[in-house]
Amino acid sequence: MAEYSPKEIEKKWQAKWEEEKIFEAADFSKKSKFFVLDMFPYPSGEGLHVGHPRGYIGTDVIAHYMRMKGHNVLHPMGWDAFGLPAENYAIKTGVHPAVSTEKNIKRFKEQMKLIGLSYDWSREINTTDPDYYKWTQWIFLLLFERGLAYQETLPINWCPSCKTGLANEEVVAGKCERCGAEVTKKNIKQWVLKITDYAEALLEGLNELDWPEKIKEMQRNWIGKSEGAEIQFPISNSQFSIKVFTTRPDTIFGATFMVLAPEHELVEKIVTPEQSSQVEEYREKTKIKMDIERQLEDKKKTGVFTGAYAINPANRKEIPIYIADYVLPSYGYGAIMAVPAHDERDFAFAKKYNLPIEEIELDKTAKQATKWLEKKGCAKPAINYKLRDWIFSRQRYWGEPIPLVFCPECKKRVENSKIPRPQRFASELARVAMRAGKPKSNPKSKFKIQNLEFNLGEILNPGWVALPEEELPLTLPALEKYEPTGTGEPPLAQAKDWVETICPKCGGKAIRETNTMPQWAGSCWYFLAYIMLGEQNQKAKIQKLNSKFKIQNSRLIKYWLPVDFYVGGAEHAVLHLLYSRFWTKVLSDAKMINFDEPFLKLQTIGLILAPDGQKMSKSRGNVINPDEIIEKYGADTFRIYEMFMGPFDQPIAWEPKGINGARRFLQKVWEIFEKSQISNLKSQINSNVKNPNIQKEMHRTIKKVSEDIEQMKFNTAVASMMEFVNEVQSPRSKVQSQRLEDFLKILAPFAPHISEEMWSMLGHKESIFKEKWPKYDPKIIIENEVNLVIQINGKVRGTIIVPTGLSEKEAVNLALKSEKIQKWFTPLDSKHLTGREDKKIQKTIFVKNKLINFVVE
RNA sequence: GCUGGGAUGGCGAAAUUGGCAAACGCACUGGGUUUAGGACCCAGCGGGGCAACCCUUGAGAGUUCGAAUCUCUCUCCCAGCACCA
Repeated sequence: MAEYSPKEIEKKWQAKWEEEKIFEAADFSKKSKFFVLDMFPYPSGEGLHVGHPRGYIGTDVIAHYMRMKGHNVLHPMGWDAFGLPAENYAIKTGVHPAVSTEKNIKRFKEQMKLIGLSYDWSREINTTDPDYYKWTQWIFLLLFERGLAYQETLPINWCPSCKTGLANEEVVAGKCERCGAEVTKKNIKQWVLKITDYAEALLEGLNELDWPEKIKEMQRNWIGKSEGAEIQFPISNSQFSIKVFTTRPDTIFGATFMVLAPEHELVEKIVTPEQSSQVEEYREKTKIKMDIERQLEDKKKTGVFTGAYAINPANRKEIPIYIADYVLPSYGYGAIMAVPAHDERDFAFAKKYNLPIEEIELDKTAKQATKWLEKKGCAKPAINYKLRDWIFSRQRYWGEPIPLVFCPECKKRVENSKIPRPQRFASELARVAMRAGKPKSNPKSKFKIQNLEFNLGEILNPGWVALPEEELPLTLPALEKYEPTGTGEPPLAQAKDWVETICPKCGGKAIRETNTMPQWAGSCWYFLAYIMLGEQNQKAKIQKLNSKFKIQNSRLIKYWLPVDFYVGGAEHAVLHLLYSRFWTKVLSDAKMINFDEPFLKLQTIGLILAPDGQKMSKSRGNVINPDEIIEKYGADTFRIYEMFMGPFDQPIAWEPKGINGARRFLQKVWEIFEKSQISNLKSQINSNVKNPNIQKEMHRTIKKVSEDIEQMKFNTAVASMMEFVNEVQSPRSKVQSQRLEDFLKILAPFAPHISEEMWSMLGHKESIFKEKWPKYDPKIIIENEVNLVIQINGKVRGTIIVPTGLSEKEAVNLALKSEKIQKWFTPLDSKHLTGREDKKIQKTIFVKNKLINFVVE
């Protein structure tokens, strides 16, 4: 008997699959398509640990299953390779990020291949490849020309350690998502994408998606829609009035004072001379305070009176106007009507500053109150979103260059022209104001000034000129030093030759934008890139990407997209998943694609923790490397164990000894198979080895495994295969190899190598993955006998084996005859006497094929 | 504080969705095999009890012939958000 030695057979089959390209997807096919996608990784220098492949193995099982079910499956992999670690490494060592990235990718790919994942490597993508980021830049320009990108000086989240700005989504509990440093504020000119225009579309789109409720809810919270009213409060003895947003206009009679954010633009206009020094001091203090501090101060309320009063439009009462940092400039209008009787924070503030608390409310719902106020001419219904626009600039080197130049001459042209700039870009406060959340579906795209054509982005951002498509990709220049300056000036500013250029529009002197795009840019559209890479050789691939992408609603896009099944970590709930939905909607509005949601079904993965229950990390020294596990146990064992450990979407600690069970299982499979080879020979002499039990068990297992795979319940799928093997292995079973063929097919997605090996040992020439997924016969599964449970007053008192489909009458007869049951009605000995004599059956409950319950008194 | 998800043997977990709680696996115990260790095989493995039986799904109540599953109250844990007007 041959030993089971995974190392040899795994190497052999991996080579064969690659050589025969059996996992490459065909563009177009009569088969129905199925696009199953993993969130592509950032190829870090640390390589994969045993946690990463959990998702990849899960999608691999799905991919194999769907192929065998007769679908044309697209299952690609690529690299999200822009990002800080490569750049930080470059700063330390001088090695160009492209060089270290390439090395890391090679390592990742090797590790993935060791696991035997069935990716279509002919479609591999890499976001840092200029032929890839050409299109990231191209899409950025599409957003720009549609008026969805604008530049503004903003107090942005600034990570002093990474020396770069961060998006709101990248700030976690006041700390940098990447390095954990405290985030501060810095005023920097930034490119910002108007994701807020899509707030409503992003919110509504969630309803149709088959995503975990948790992720949808996180996105809903992030978008943060609230409905209410905007109300004008005139300021006494002044031309100004304060606009507030409230969800409770019905509480307006209880509004006894007003609070403005210290940053509010009206503050300097209304403050009285007596109060101005105090107010100024408070505003200065607030400026230095960061958001985090505001939060950490245990929500203690501070504020200063402005000296001014507003008039409550509901009752014409004069109420004082305060500034306080508990009112945020970035939400609503940065101003509130304070209703201390109703709102905790207002209450705390009122207590502290001795302001009146009045419990008077309108006897109306919020909606009715809005109407009532609307009639008085001081309010209108309003919707507000928490969602902020997406700060898109990074002051770093290793990212996509932003394909814009700044031309002073063109700036004059735009500013001197009479084309009006839309008001909404006038100020920050206006920027965050309420809006319907709906973009113009077809923004006017061309404006002529002095015979030069300007697009909407160029009008909105005077002086900024888009690179023409022919000049893409705008590649990153070589640098000697990657260190950020720390002043906010990006490293690219040092590349003088690169920065100084000519304006593609007017030919005048111009300078390039030196900020780069954030890490999320490349992943916003990568699912499209896999489709564009449909051809078989590398050069043709890139050409195809270059030539076909613009084709509106190309056949390829229509065939493959959207993604049918997407698997990845929940940590991307409001970053990648929101951003790529946004870009997809823009591409859809621009008629580049014919769908507006990229991922129809989403499944999240539970983290695999180190045996100590901690997150695996190099610094903790608790990393378990898949290479070592595979070296010791084989890839199939590794795959089985990863799927068997526990529910797919729940976190779980790696249990070093647990993997033994998976190995034993495959060992048994191996041995049973070899035995069956022998018994198969015997069967030619004695054909009387058919075993109906095994057949039934087989069909039942096929059913269970099929259903479980479809529900991502891999742990119970493996468990049921283990049960089958235990059954087959037990001495009372004799097995024909015929029956085992189906078993190999259902095992194959989980343990592809051993399955292929045994399949070929059975004499098959073709790969097992060319086989059809076995069907189970429901008739075979039906039992002709069932174990009928007999209960008395709901307690199990015995079971009887009865023919399937037994009627109630017969069942009752049989049950009452059973000795075990009878003793509960008739006293047998003194010990049983107590309370048991003269039992009368009050009621009988009968569930066909399941149980019979006698209710006795 | 708000939102979402949880709590079942020593551990990871199952439970056809209201019908035999603990499948499958890990660990453990006893035995076999072995020079020894490992590997492997057999048996056992929620608690109590010699047994008949009794008890057991975070706590308590309820609905029901019957509850891990449904309802209510509470406790604790995990995740996300958080001065969002």
